[in-house]
Amino acid sequence: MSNQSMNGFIGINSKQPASVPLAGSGTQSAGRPCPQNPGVSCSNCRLSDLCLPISLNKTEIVQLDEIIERNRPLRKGEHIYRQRDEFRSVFAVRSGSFKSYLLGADGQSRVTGFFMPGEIIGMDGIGSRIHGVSTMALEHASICEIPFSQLERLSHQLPNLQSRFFAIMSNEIVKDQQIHTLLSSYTAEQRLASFLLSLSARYARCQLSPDRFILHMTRSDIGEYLGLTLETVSRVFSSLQKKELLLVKNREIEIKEMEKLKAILCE
Amino acid sequence: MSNQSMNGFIGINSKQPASVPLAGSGTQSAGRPCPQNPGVSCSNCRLSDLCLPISLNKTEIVQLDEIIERNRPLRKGEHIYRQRDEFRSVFAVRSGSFKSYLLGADGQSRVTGFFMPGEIIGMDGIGSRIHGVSTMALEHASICEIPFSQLERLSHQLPNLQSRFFAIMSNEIVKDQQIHTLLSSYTAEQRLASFLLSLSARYARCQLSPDRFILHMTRSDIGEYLGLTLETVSRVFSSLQKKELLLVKNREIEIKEMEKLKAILCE
DNA sequence: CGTAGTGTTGAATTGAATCAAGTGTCGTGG
DNA sequence: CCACGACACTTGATTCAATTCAACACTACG
Repeated sequence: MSNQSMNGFIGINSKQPASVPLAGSGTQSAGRPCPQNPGVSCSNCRLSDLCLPISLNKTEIVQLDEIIERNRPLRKGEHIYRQRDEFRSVFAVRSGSFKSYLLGADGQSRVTGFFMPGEIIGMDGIGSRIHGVSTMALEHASICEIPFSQLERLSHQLPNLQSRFFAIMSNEIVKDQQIHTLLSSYTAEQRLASFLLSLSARYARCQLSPDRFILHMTRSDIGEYLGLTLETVSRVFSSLQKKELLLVKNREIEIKEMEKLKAILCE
Repeated sequence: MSNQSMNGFIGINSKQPASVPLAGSGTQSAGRPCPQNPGVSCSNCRLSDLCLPISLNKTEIVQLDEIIERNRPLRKGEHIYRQRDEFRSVFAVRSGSFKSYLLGADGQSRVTGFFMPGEIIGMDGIGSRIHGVSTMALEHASICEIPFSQLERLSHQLPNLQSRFFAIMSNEIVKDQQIHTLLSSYTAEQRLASFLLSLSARYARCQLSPDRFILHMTRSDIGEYLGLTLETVSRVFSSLQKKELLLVKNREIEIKEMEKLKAILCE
């Protein structure tokens, strides 16, 4: 029930080691360059069919390419931007993963989202021109920076890009509404199940295994995101493991019973 | 901490009885037509400075006007659209109020949002082309329908409109993230306080009293929105009344101690 | 090797849900 | 106009899921 628009389980699992640099990014036939590599362009990025460029034609993608800045990679713990920074750009995740979070009145942190390759970060700042949250790399990661004023200008020239960006923002709204219903009516176990299924589907989207993956966030991050304490997160993992739906070894997760996990959401 | 971008408490407090639209509002010589009236156009709509037209110039507003369909008013309980309907348009609230909700796997309904005059409904359908929720009038109400394909076409011609719509969608994302943090870390009392303060600010935006208003939704609607049961909602209202922060008479609310109500959010 | 950060598990506590009984309010039709 | 029924709301008693508090284990890293 949780991800109507994100469950495109791709069968292909191209098992490409996540770091094969292909310097002279010319030949398509030789395989696409690793997204870690700053020399990549949208035209030959492995993620181009999940990311902004969907539904753009080749010449449009070239134009998009020109406004995109491929920043240096970030180390674990580094920030893309911080709460209250001026908003200038949105960012596409090229590799690695991120969390967005904010500090409440009491100084407690609250996680508002996790981001994986092909996903767009920072759209909450567009209206207010201020970032409402901080966004931090959960592991070694790289991003494409898209200066928003230029994106607006280009969207104005390319109706397809305008459409695409409207759709991306709309999907973000849908995702947030799903979290809303999750938080307002699901039990701890249902929240965790839904969270894992969402990660699973997103890993599948990036051609990674949907049933074996690493959690790059802490139990506490997950708890703050799902409105639970870290102890509860840990307990539910243990319980799902005891029920043999899951195999949990530290941050490694293996989903053993995908269907049963989905069934939890309907209880 | 819940509404950083929505707490624009406008000083003006036109002490009108709760929820009565100001018929011939203010200084505009003869007064602007009542928004109930389908003959209204954006150029002379009382809400034009809250709604889509913000930051558009006069000729742009005229163009916007041409694509907007002013539908017949809706009676309490009538739907604008239902879950799974094809998405064609977004809607601006002209008068009255609405709730959006969806039915979960178990048949239980979950409220995802309330909408007041000047607010935009239906943006969750843009990406998927399907409405993910149903939207129903909570009282006699009227809306402007904005066919989305035409809005996209016009946005392409008017950079200001494109910008404006990006900003509106971004604000929706911010609002949803605020709900996320509210649901994941606030107590029942904090949720209700935040909810009332949000309504209050939004009434102020429409020139209605920020401290005396009618709740057009049921206790159950509020509970479904805030992730509480209707009994808890009722109890918290009673308790806030006993503490003399609030006066509650059925659906009428009077906020007696705005500052103390805000203070609850920082506890 | 030691230390800080991260994770697990148990026991006690608690805020909100559930169950239950009753009152109040509104709209309808007699 | 009043009586009726349906729905909305309030309040109390009890239960329960998740939190809190606490102790300890694991891992990773200088």
